[in-house]
Amino acid sequence: MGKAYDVMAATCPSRTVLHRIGARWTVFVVLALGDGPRRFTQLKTRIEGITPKVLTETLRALEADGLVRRTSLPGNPPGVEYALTDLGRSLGGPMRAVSEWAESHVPEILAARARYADAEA
Amino acid sequence: MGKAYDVMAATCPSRTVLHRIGARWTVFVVLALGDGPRRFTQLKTRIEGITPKVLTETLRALEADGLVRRTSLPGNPPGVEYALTDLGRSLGGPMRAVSEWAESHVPEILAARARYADAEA
DNA sequence: GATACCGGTTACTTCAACGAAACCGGGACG
DNA sequence: CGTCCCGGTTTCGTTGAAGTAACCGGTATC
Repeated sequence: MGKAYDVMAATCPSRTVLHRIGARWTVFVVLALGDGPRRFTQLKTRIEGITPKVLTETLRALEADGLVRRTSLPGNPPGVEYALTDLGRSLGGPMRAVSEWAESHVPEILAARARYADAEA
Repeated sequence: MGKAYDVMAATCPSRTVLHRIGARWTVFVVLALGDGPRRFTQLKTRIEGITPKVLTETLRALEADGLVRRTSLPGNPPGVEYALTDLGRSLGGPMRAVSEWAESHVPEILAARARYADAEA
């Protein structure tokens, strides 16, 4: 039997999953939570350039998809902790692979872009 | 020494790379070219739901980044062939990993979404 | 009492991406 | 000659994701 889901199929639910994964800030949040639970402010600091609004939205979306668990800490001072679920942790591998690919191929890509810009001028 | 590029840094060029990788249709094109060169129409057929305009844009962007090579076939009938470059092929692994993750965790995620929708109602 | 930190929320705006539809030249086919 | 396929381009409109900025209650600190 073939696989149950196929991203090439127009109406396959895996497309919605891929869409969530590909959202602008998802990768950063998943990576930032890779070493363990973090507070909202820690995430905001670590992920440079993210605004609180977008961070909230991203965390909510990941929580809705079961990738992140949000826990209120009733201690003093009260706080909120975000952690990856097992499901979220299982996405960490592929995400790390993609971000490491990005980090390690920057020079080639910048060079290609420069070449392309030249060629069309 | 630390790594040269860090996706967590606001101004790091790796962010632009990640942005390109995360673009809606990039993953589909890279995967569709994974088995070898393809014609424009073949890609359009294989990637269900993509419009010619968006396919053109995506291919141009990937070409600019040096991930895809565009070759005019002067034969008869004339045609155009798209193929991954070595760089593009090296991205295939991570991309396949992500898409396979998506395909294989659809049920869990749909269940989580349903649970979340219930919980907030 | 004033100030600051935490973990957000709200309202408004902007902008790039995406999509729909029509159209195009060149060649092949009948 | 009329029609079809290939590989796009062009125009227009939409939308939703993202950004800006201000604000909020509660707690603790000075």
